[in-house]
Amino acid sequence: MLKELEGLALGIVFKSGPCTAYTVRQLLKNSPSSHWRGSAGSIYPLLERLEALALIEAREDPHDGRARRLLSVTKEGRKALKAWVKGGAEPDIIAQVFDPVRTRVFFMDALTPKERARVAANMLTALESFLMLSRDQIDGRRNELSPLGRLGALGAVMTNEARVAFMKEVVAALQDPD
Amino acid sequence: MLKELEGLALGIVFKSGPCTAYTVRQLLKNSPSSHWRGSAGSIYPLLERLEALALIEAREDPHDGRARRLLSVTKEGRKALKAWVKGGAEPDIIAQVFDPVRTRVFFMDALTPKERARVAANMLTALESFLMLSRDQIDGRRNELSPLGRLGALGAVMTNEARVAFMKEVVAALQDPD
DNA sequence: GGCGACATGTAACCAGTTACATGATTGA
DNA sequence: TCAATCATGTAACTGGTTACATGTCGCC
Repeated sequence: MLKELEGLALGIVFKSGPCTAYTVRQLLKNSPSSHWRGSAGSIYPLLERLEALALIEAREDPHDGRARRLLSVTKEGRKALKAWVKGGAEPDIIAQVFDPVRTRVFFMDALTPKERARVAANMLTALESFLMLSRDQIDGRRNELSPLGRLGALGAVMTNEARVAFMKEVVAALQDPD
Repeated sequence: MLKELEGLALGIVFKSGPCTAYTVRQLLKNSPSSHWRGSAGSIYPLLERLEALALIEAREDPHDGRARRLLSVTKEGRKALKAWVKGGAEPDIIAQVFDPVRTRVFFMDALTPKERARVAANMLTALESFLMLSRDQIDGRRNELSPLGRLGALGAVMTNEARVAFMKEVVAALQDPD
């Protein structure tokens, strides 16, 4: 079974392909989630691996004399991508949501009440502007997103709304401690 | 600045301390998020590192003749933990939520409409039972959780509610495609 | 003429996992 | 007595990042 970044990269080539490895990197870099850096050191060997497995294939394409390799997903690759997507209901995929902000709330006991209130307020502000950013992502690119792309972006918005709501609870709980 | 797992481990020692490295591992292993495995190979060297930095200190304690090292957070460690918690409003911490389920929704185009509906339904079921699990976490341990611990667990529940709501949207959108 | 984007790659490093090794204690 | 839990550790591996190297093209 493909690992996370492999499935993601394969999916990107599928949706944006034929495209270059460089494109895959840019999409990963500019994605609102900062989880993957899309570093050259991971992407190029990874795509070589997928090519060796015949999940993607490359076509040499000297665009403006500048050599580049246009990648696209093979029939085998499509099958692998399908299997990877279907694996999304597995327990370890379902359980894998971790939020460093929430983690820090757990350990706010280490702070003084005053510090707690201050940090929580800062987090709330930051989460709110991040939420707006994820909303703009949909509005701004409404037309260039596929229906499922829009749906995925909506998922990000909903998650961020939940994070904001959570942090509001935290702020409230810290204001009048029971 | 402490990295994620370091801050987390330090926080665990702070909240559960004095405790053994073994305890830290168990808490990480049994946490509902499967993000950290709490492998011996990471935890022991990590805690040695924190001890070398004088953020935690160990007291030898031959409990039942069984040798064990009880760890607790030093004054310096408390300061480091505070700084780490306060760093939770930084952009890269705020942005670091990634959900492999949502990622897979992005690439459902690769499936046939029938497969799409089926996978989405599976994901919804899995997410719903995971939500119930996170709810039980609060109910079951209501008394043994600190106020902020309860709040953190609430955050997990809220996130999981958002994931379920999102997946319901996906299922609905796949039923009658616009 | 130089800067930024396009494009591809590699080597050194880092952090976490797997799998193993060891040994004491507790309870069925 | 035998398995499970408590307890500590190490070596090999893996998968990603950082930082570097190289070269073209388009634009100011």
